[in-house]
Amino acid sequence: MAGTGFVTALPETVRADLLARGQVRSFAKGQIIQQRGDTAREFWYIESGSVQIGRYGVGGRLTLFALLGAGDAFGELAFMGEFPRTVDAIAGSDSILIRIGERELWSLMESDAAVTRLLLKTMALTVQEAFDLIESSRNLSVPQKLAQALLQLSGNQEDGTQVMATQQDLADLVGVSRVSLGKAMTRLQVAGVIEPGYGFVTIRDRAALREMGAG
Amino acid sequence: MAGTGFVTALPETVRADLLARGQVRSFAKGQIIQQRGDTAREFWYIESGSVQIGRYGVGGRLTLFALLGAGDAFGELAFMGEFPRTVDAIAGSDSILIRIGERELWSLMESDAAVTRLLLKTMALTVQEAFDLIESSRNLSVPQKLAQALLQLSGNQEDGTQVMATQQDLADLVGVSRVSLGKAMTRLQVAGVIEPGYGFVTIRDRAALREMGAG
DNA sequence: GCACAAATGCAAATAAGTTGGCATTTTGGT
DNA sequence: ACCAAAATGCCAACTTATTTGCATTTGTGC
Repeated sequence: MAGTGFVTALPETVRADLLARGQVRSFAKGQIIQQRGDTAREFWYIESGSVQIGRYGVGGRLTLFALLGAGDAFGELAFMGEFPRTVDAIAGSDSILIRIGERELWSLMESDAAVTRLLLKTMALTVQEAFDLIESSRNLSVPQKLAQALLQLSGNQEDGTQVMATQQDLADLVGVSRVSLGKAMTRLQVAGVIEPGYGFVTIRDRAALREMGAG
Repeated sequence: MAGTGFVTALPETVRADLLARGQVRSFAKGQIIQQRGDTAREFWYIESGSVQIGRYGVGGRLTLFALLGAGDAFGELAFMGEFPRTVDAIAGSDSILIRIGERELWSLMESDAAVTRLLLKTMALTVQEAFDLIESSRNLSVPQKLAQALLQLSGNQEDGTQVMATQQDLADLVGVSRVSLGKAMTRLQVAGVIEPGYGFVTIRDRAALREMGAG
C-alpha cells in the first residue's frame, strides 16, 4: 500500500482525526470520485483500495499523474487554490474512502496547526514531484522511467512486495504506450530486478531498481 | 513582460510592500541566483530582466520549468515546503531582483492575510500548471507545445508582442531538441501566427495560436 | 567596419516509440 | 471444468524526434 508519493501518507494522529470527522464512502472499481470542473471542495483519505489521479483528454486519452493507495490522501489542491477541480479521480479498484468536507477541514486546520503545515508541505512536495515527473519524462529512457514509477508505487516496502497495477496502468502513468512499457518491463525482468505478474509486479531488488532509475 | 504563469505576477499593492521591505540585487546574464541544495529560504521578485527556472542534470542537460519575466516572483516553494531548493534559478539576461528574506516574508504574511492567501493560491496554481505541462508534453505535437509555451510567455499582451527567448531557450522549455523546435517554429510561421526573430519571437495572432495549441 | 560570438537553417542517418491488429495466457464467475 | 473478460505478448509499418555536422545569418564590442 503506497501511493506515488504525490500525496504523502498522513501521520496516524491526523488519520484518527479524519476518521472521526469524515464520512465513510465506498466506491466500486472504475467509479468516478471527482471530475474536472467539480466545484465541491472536499478532501479525501483512502482507507482501502486505490485511486487514479489524472485527466481524461479528448478521445478518451488518459494522462495519469498518480496512483494512490491506502493511507494516501488527495483533494488539497482545489481546496487551497480556490478553483474547480482540474483533475479526475477514479477508483482503481473497489475502495473505501473517508470524505472530509470543506468546513470540517477548516476547523481541523484551526484546531491543529500541524494539519495546516502538513497540507502546505504536502502541496510543496507535490510540486517537486511534478517537476521530477517532467524532468524524468524528458531525460530518461522508458525502462528508467518505469523503474522510478515502480519505486514510488512500492513505497518503502522491502523486496518482494507486489505493486498492484496492470501494464496499461503503468503505461498511462509513465506516459508511454502499452507496447513500450511491455518492452521496458521485459528489460527490467531479464535484469532480475522485477518479476511481472498478471495485474501486478513483484519487486525483487529495490536497490538495483533505484540504480537503474538514476542512471 | 510576463512569465509562463508558473508564478503569477503579484498585485500592485503587494509589489509596493515587497519593494519597501526587500533588498535590491542585480544579476548579470547567466549568473546563478539560487541552485539546488541551497538552504536559504528567500523569496524573489523580478523587477526587470528574466529568470530561468529549471534543473541542470548530468551532462549539462537542462530541463526548464519556467521562463519568468519582470513582475513575476519565485521562491515560495522551498519556503512553504521547508526543504532545500530543488530547482536552479539563473538570470536569463541582466536582471534586477528584489530579495525578501524569510523573516520579512513571514511578517508580511502576518500583517496581510492577502499575502498568505496569494502564496497558497500561487502554489496551487503552480501544481496545476505543472500538470498541464505534463499532460501537454505527452499528448501534443511539438508545434502545439510550442504554441502553448509562446502563449504563456506572451502573457496577455496584444498581438505584436515580442517574446524574448532564443530557440534554444524554447527548446529547453518545451523539452525537445533545437532542431525539432526550429521545425515547429517554421510551421507556426507559415501558418502566419508568429514571426521568428533573432533571439525573440513576434506574436502575430494570439487567437490562432490558442487554437493551434488546443487542437 | 571588422572580427568574433551567438543564433539560426538545413540535411542525412539513426534511434525510439506509436499504431493497429491479432494471438495467447490468466483469472474469476457460473 | 468451462466460458468470457481482462491482461499480456508480439509483429510490422509508420511516424516522430534526435543526433551530428556544417553552413549561414545576425548582433556586439572594440
